[in-house]
Amino acid sequence: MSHSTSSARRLSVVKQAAPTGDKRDAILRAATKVFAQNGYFHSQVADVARVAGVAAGTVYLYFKSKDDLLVSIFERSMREVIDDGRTALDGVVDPAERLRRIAHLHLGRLGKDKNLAVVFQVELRQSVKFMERFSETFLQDYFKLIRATIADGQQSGAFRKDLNATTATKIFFGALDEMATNWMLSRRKYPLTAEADAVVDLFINGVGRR
Amino acid sequence: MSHSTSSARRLSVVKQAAPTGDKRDAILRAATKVFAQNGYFHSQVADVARVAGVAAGTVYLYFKSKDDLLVSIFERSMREVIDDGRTALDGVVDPAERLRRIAHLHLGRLGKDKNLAVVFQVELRQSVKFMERFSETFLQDYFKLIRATIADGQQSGAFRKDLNATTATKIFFGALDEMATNWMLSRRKYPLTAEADAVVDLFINGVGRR
DNA sequence: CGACAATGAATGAACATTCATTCAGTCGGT
DNA sequence: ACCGACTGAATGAATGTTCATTCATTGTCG
Repeated sequence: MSHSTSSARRLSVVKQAAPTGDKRDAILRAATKVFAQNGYFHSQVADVARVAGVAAGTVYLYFKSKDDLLVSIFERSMREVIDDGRTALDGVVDPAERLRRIAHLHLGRLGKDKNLAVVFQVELRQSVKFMERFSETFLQDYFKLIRATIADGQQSGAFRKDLNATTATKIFFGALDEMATNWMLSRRKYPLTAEADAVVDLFINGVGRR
Repeated sequence: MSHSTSSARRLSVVKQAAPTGDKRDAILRAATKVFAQNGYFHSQVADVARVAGVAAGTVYLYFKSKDDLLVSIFERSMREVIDDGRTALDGVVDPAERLRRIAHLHLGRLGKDKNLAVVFQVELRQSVKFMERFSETFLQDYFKLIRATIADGQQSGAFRKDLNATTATKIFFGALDEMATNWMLSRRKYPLTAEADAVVDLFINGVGRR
């Protein structure tokens, strides 16, 4: 099988529309899909290349190694999330409303692309080493953001003062994380963001009768 | 190095005290340690064997494959957990107290052995395939247990009726899971069970001021 | 014609698994 | 009490496979 130019020779023009960045993107999208489907370790670079419509060697023109693919998927998404987050939270001061927006952002992003969700909820947690790195960079900041919001709420009197803000942060994050994992593993096709308000409600009000 | 009989010939008697099960156990313990340290995919069967003090081939007398080691670690722990759980919850009817016991069991088990915690929080989540299997067997039952407890609380009037028990279950589990993951990644040496009461308190009462 | 992107066959390292061999212990016969 | 045959647990060197990565070659622009 001579892949790209099977029938019409000149169709190659279409594939070359944008010289770089375009192909890099295609490879990254393909990697997300392949990793999500087979798991990182069971995926072959050749598979990623095939899905992206390029040769195996081409992957190495854009990425240093197979590992670099995983890291790049992560970094690209994070950059986008941080930008979106800045916008969505800008000017919102009420702590409860901030938490609500964070929950919607978190679940909205992952709920938009199941492959991405799989990579984030499963593949990026391959090893303690990777997780530590993952924690130290992004998670650190994310936790700080949530923690500051909670501490704010305690300050303003909206939230109880008799609990540890760090513990509360872990619980809030853990709840969102589990929602995402459960959704990704679920066969049913419900919108992930639909859970966001419930998480915030329960986090603020608890299950106990008022 | 002629291992077993290095200096005194007749000491071999000691090593043979328990003929089987003993060695199987040693291999399983070694596997837990090695997998926790290097990650499943970066671990070699030969490493596991070396740590267990046996030859590489011996591993295959007790386990079908490398995969089987991982599955066996999981199954052995689950069997123990289920037994402990039955005892700890027997006769406890108050829903809040049941949740408290579940939280203590969950965090107690993982907090007792960091290597085991790493395997459970990281290595067992290698691939969606494994996670699905993991979910379908153990997690299913565990979720049911929590869910029934929450539904009970709603029935009895202790808990709010206006929220989805399944969602609440995911949040409760997610919170415990995150506590475990955070502890396992943390450099600091605090006792994991110390967080159990805080999780239950926040789950029941929320962060909002009463 | 360069220059540079892209290719994909070839390379070689890593590692799970196998299996021929070793050897300690057991047992029946003397 | 000794001996030789037998057993099967344990070994670890050898095997075969599976890829990540490289690089000599090809194709395509300006």
